[in-house]
Amino acid sequence: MGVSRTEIFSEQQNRLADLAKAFAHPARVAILQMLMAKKACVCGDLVGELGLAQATVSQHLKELKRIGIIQGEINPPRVCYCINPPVWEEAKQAFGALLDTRVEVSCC
Amino acid sequence: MGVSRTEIFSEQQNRLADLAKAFAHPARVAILQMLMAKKACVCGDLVGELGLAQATVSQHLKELKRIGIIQGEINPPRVCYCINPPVWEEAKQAFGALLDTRVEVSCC
DNA sequence: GTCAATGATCGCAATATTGCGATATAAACT
DNA sequence: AGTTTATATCGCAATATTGCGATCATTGAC
Repeated sequence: MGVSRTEIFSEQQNRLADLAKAFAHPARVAILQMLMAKKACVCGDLVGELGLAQATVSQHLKELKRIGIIQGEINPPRVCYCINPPVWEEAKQAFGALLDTRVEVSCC
Repeated sequence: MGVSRTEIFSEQQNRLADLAKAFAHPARVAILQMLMAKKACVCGDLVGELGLAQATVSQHLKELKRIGIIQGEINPPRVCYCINPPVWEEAKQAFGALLDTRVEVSCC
């Protein structure tokens, strides 16, 4: 009945799916790209760059924090967000392991 | 009001988000892993391996086909699904380009 | 033609996501 | 204490996703 059946999948599969969610919305891709490029790291600046309301950006940041791929450093009255290197590395490994597998042409 | 604002993001960002959606559900991760491992490629076999109903699996396959990362070859009365190498490569490039960017430790 | 097998699609219910205005919170400053 | 600034959270509405039973469509076998 519409409930996500996470229990029937492996920890690894669920984690990879969660990491993928960090990239599965263009706003979050844009946020991560900005953080990587150090174009902006303060919430307010991100709001300015993206065309979205502050509440919306804050929610995307919250989701990225939940996944663990970014961390927020409180620097009153601002919060400076940045990539969390260990989780970024985890994502690189996880996607790399799957994507670098050789794809064979023939099927069946 | 809840509509995804794809128009304010770049083509590239929207495409990467779409590619990420292929991996953003554990069932789709499992399907892609099975296709890669050639453990199963026929819809019915996938249904057997996953613990999900046939209709549900068919829908995930449809979504993966929409993204383009898999293709279905009709082999009556079965359909054999397999990875679509060009799009797989596209995903590898897209994720690689973003994830391989050097993460600097300091922030602000 | 009918039948069985396989997969796609429909229709529905439950839940999740996206977005935003309004409000709450927290800290620095007066 | 009151004000300002920056961010988080609440509450709501709209839409998307997930899941499944039932049904439809296609093909091969009879």
